[in-house]
Formats: sequence, C-alpha cells, structure tokens
Amino acid sequence: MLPAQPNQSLIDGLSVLQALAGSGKAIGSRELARLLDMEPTKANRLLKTLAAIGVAQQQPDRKYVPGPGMHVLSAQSLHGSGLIRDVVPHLEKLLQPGRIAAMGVLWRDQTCYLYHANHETPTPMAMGAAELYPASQSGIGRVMLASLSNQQVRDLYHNREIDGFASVNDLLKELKQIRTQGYAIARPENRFTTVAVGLGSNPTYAAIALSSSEMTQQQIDTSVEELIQVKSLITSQRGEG
Amino acid sequence: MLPAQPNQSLIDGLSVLQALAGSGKAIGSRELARLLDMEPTKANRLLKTLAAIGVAQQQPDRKYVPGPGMHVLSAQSLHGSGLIRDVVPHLEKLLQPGRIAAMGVLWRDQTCYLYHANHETPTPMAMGAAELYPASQSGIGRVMLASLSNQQVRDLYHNREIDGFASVNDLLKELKQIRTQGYAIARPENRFTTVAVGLGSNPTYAAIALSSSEMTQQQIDTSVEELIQVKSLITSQRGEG
DNA sequence: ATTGTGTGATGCTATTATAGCAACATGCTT
DNA sequence: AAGCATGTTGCTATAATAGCATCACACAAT
Repeated sequence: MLPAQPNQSLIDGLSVLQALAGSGKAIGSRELARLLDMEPTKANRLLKTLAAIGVAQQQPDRKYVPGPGMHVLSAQSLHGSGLIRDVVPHLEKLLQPGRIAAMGVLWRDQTCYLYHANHETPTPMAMGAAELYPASQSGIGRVMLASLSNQQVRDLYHNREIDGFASVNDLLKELKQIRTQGYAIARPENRFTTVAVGLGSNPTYAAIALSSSEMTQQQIDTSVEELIQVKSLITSQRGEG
Repeated sequence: MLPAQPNQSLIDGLSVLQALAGSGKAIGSRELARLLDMEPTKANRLLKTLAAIGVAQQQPDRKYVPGPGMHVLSAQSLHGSGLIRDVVPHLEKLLQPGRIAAMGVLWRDQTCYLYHANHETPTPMAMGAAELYPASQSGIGRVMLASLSNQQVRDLYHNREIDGFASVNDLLKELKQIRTQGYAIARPENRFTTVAVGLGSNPTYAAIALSSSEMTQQQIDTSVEELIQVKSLITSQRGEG
C-alpha cells in the first residue's frame, strides 16, 4: 500500500540496510550492490550514509556491518513493541521436554522467528535466532497469512512458488480453515507438528506456536488451549480490545 | 564522517524511524513532525513509506508503531552482530546478589543498554530494557568514549553540557586515565559504583560492566579481572585479533 | 445533530537532491 | 611490479522531493 508520493531513496536505503542486517557477516559495498542488483555507486552512497549516521559501521577491512545506531533502533523497537516483555515469559512457561515454543512475525512470504526454543535453549540463544522460514510451511506464517485478505495473499504470492501448496487457491482454502478454527497446523515434510495462534487482530502483529515431533489430536487440542490461554493473558496484559 | 554525496532522504527517513522506535508508544504523523521540527507533509510521507515497506505499521487509530520489518531488522542485526550469542551468556555467569551486569553501546552522547540485569532479572527483561543514559556518567559510556579520538569527543560534546564534568577537558583527562588503566569507573551521584571494559578495539563495538552499591578497591580489582577474563573469552570466541 | 479542531493524507509544480558515468585511490594476490 | 577487485569521488542531466493549499476523517464539546 504505497502512499501517494513514496520516498524512493528511503525504500532503497532500507533495502540496503536489510541486506546488511541479513547478510550475517561483514559485506563490501560492491558485493552488496550485486546482491541487490543495484548500481554500485548508489549502493556505496547509501551504505556510507548509513555509516555516517551510525546505523552501519565500516570496519578496517573496508566492509560494513550494522552499527550502534542499528542496535539502539533494535533495542528500542523491540522494547516499545512489548513483544519480549509481554510474550517471552509466557512462552518460557510452556516449555517442556520434547516441545518447542516459538514466536514470530510475517515478513513478506517468510516467517521470522523472534523466539525459538526447546526446554534446554538458553534464553539469549532463543531470542537471538532471527531465522527466516517459508511462511506457508510454518504454523506462525499460516496464521498470520490467514489474517490478510485473500487479495493480499494473492498479491504476496503473485508469480511465486508456494512451499507446500500446488496453487494459491489451495493455500487460500487452508487459510479459510485456519480462520474458522482460530489456529493453524503445519507439518513441514512430516518432520514435526506445529500449532499456532495469532496475537492481536487488527492487525495481527505476531503469532505464537508450539511444536513437537508428533502430536495426537488430543495433544493438538491441549496445545491450542494453552496457546489461547497465553494469548488472552497477553491481550489483557496489553490492554488490547 | 559524511560521504561525498550523502543521501538526505535516507537521513531524514531514519530520523523518523528513530523517533518512532524511541517514542515507546504509537505516534501520529503530525506529532512526530513536531517532535523532529519537520514539515508535516514530509514526516507523513516518510512514515507512510516506512509503513509501505513494513518497517512501520499504522494502527486503526491512525497512529504508527514499528512494524514486522523493523522486528526482522532488529533480530537479524542483533543476531549478525553476535552481541547476544557471544556476550550475554558470559554476563549471566557473573551475576550474584548485590551486583548488576550490563552491556551497552555508545549512541551519540548516550549509552544504550542492550543488557542490564541483577541476579533476579529474568533474561527477557534484561534484554528488553533499551535504556538510554548519559555516556559521561556511565562506565560503559566512558570506556567507549575513551576509544574515540580526543577530536571526536570534542566534536561530540561541542556546545553541549557534559553530565558529571565541568568541561570537555575534564572529561578528556578522565578518558586519558581510562585508556591507561584499560577500564572505566563511574560513580553517578555516588549511588553505586560501575566498572566497565570495552569489547573490540578497532572499533570498540560495545562494552560490558559490573555495578554494586559500594565497591572497595579490592572489589574493583576483582570485578575488572572478571570483566577482562570475559572480554578475552569473547575475543577468542569471535576470532578477533 | 452540529460545529470546531486536530489529525492523516493528497495533488501540483518549482526546486533540489539523486543517479550514473568516468575516473581515481586503495588493497590484495600472483 | 602488474593485474584485478574493491571503495569512493566529481560532475551534471534528470527525476525525485518538498511544501503549499486543500481535502477527508475522527473526536470532543455544545
């Protein structure tokens, strides 16, 4: 949903910042330009601008990494969102052997896990994962896709393969069921089973999930019950309507 | 250190994003424009552009908050930096009654705490603090200021009051001592004592600290020893030179 | 229900910032 | 030392942006 006059420089600059954050290692300006299929001068100027304001940092090997300004932005936005303060303690209480608890957000056609832990995962590791995963194969992704309109889903997957679904119509059928049930189930490659429920509803700002290698229907129902309980604790804690 | 041709739109857009992240609550486009002393149309367009790419999100009350793209950026940059994975577990081991452990970065003339905990603080709270504090009054801030050149420090505090110091020369004298000692001490309002050491050296990318209400010289020496030990564990873990 | 006020957002167009080409500086490998 | 890839700059034509005026919407007070 672009505004009447989008700021293209800002869009380009944030593409650069995203590539920088997502690269996971120091990256040079030309390498980043190739990654984004961007003219090198432009990439360099955007990177140097980011570095000038402290959001990126150039190292002695001339490559760039996120800088203190990015960490401050990160810390402030996570803090302001309340995702950590309001959600993670509840997820931690759900952990037990054989189970994974997770929270994530929908980012384009992927799920980004902000928290992902089994009962042995130290909290800093659980919160530092930043893993991206196809949304259509993830319970969290599915429940968030279900919160979009059908047209939004069609636009999102326009000219794009959908992991686990033969067509967008198949996906929309699944999403319709999710909306009816109030929760999503995913069994990626039948390796494990995930159930997920969304947080918030206008918009659904994140989703929480429980996974196990195998779940009976009874275990699914129990897990859904637990997630819905956590959801309502979070909802009342945040004073949401 | 501006590049030859900085991108002003990106600078403006990131000012908007920073104000959004730092506001801690939903904020409207005109309110944000007033906060930044920015023409309202410009602020609205930058905000709507951020919303279009998912870094901001507009709520039904028409106000804006950080969006999923911001959380993904946050998660990826913290993950890529290794600050959480490499540092937090070591800090947790230093916790004991009567002691606070912290990690932070220098952001302009302030310290931003990325981790701040006493021995009872749950890890998500410790990592969700995002607190800003005058750098000159903070051990972490001081040790990071000491990693800048004197000219950089003068530029940073040009026409600016320095919390806890009568002049920039007084601060520079303190920073010179910190460089010699290899660690910083701060006693803000004599409420507590903090010792801090920096991580990395070119650049110093963060600093770690221990605080107690009172520290004898022996306790200071012991804390410094512990921090230096953690620093060298982190340094070898990260393969830094 | 109406009025007043503040808000979020758009269209238009003059102006200014940006993009890309060509070139240069730097670093690394052979 | 030469070759190659890298990071970066200056210049200028062009496209994007900024701000004014205006409109749509929401909320509070009467």
